Amino acid sequence: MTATNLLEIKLARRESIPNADLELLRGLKRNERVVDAHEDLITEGDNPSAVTLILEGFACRYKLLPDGQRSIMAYLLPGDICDLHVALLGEMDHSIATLSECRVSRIDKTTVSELEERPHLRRALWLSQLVDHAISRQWIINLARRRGDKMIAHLMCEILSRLQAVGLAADDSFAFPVTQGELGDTLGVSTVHVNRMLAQLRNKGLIAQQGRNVQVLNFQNLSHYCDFDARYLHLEAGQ
Amino acid sequence: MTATNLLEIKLARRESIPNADLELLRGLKRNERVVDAHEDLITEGDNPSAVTLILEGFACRYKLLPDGQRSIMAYLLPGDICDLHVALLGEMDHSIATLSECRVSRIDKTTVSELEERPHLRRALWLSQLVDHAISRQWIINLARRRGDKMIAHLMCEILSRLQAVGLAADDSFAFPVTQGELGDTLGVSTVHVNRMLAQLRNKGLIAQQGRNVQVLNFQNLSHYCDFDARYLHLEAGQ
DNA sequence: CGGCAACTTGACAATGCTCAACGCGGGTGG
DNA sequence: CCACCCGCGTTGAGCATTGTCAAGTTGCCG
Repeated sequence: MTATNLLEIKLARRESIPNADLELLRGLKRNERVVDAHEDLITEGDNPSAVTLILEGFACRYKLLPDGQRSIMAYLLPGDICDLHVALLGEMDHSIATLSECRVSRIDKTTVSELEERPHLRRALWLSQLVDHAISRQWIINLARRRGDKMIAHLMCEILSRLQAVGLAADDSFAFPVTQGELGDTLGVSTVHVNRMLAQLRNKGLIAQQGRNVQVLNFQNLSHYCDFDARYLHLEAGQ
Repeated sequence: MTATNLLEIKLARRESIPNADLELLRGLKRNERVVDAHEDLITEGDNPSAVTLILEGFACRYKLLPDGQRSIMAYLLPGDICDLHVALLGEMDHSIATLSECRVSRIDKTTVSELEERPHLRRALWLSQLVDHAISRQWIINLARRRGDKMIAHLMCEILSRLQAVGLAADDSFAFPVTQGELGDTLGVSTVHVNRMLAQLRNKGLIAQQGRNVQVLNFQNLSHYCDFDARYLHLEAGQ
């Protein structure tokens, strides 16, 4: 699977996009680079002049609090775009960093503008922004209303579904390069507690882990366990 | 202050909008109505054909979980627009309900399209969507990383700031028609705990309450107490 | 082989939940 | 006009979940 195909898959999932537009996507003059794990792609306060597309690896939006805590507010997976329209807002109110080594592509503003002149692409890009917001809302629910291993189970279901949508988790198992500490910063719990929650999910036979690989043993069971309902990801073709 | 002025204030806050566009806003054929407290404006699963503008009162985005819990994911305050582009996503993945009696205005799709043909308005509407997303991210941080009365304090700071931005909280005090139970559904804690957290804030001299009115006694102190930094609301004129 | 980061486990403390009771005030029906 | 009711707010006591601290263990990599 080539790099731009990821974006293609994502954008073309819900409605057909004219071939001419797809050609434009494929022909994106890509400014690819590989970034080490735990490097900032954009730092809070920056006024970014370009958009970053994740091609490989995991990244996250995060913010450091004055007391030294870190809060991770979103995961960026392959095919995801950072801050398509952040230029409208002026400076970044949070940072984006890699969690694993990542291959990313820089798309400058003028290219973005070209993409947005195409009505279908504009709709598709909008849509992916709306889905990102829907994901944030689900994280709010997850943090507010699920506890213990159900919270972590829901996150796993989401990541699996999102990776499957770009063809990166064919058999319900996937590379998950996130440490327990980082999971704690995501779910607002301590590393120790993440460790115990994961152990519970393993003991219940819902997931298995081999190194940095997660396998969902029975997606049906896991979804039911944590009330995961993939509709918020809007992966199906729309109305 | 007239109704559409609210929207005007919001949209024109960060960049100037041509008079012709403002006229268009003022001339919106408004379909106003008053809705009782605790009524759905849009229900999960609906495929809305119009956009709702809140003119007066508090509303919220919420979702009911299978176990009967309710999770409130966002507050909609006067001047806020519900789901400008939800049509792109097909059916609603959550509901919107009034918290208090509300005056709302229905803007149908064709009118929205007209507004969006104006570049400045389109930018301004986008921007308000981006700010909504920034607010969701802050709620994630609040839920994940702040505990006890700091969590509730941060929410109060946000609401005060947002109300001030539309001229509804001139003296650091504001009508707050949200019950302790609803606050619990927002912050993911029990009613009893909300009660105790509010009592702590009162005892610390940070807020005062008279009936359904909240007064922030010293905004500086309160912000500092809960690490509130209003920049994420992007109320200042941009870059 | 040594070092470091991540993971694991146990014991105890803190935070928040549940259950239960009571106060208060506005609205309604007798 | 009064009595009642019901929703909301308040408070106390005991319990459950999660945090903190501390001590290993594992596994990779130089």
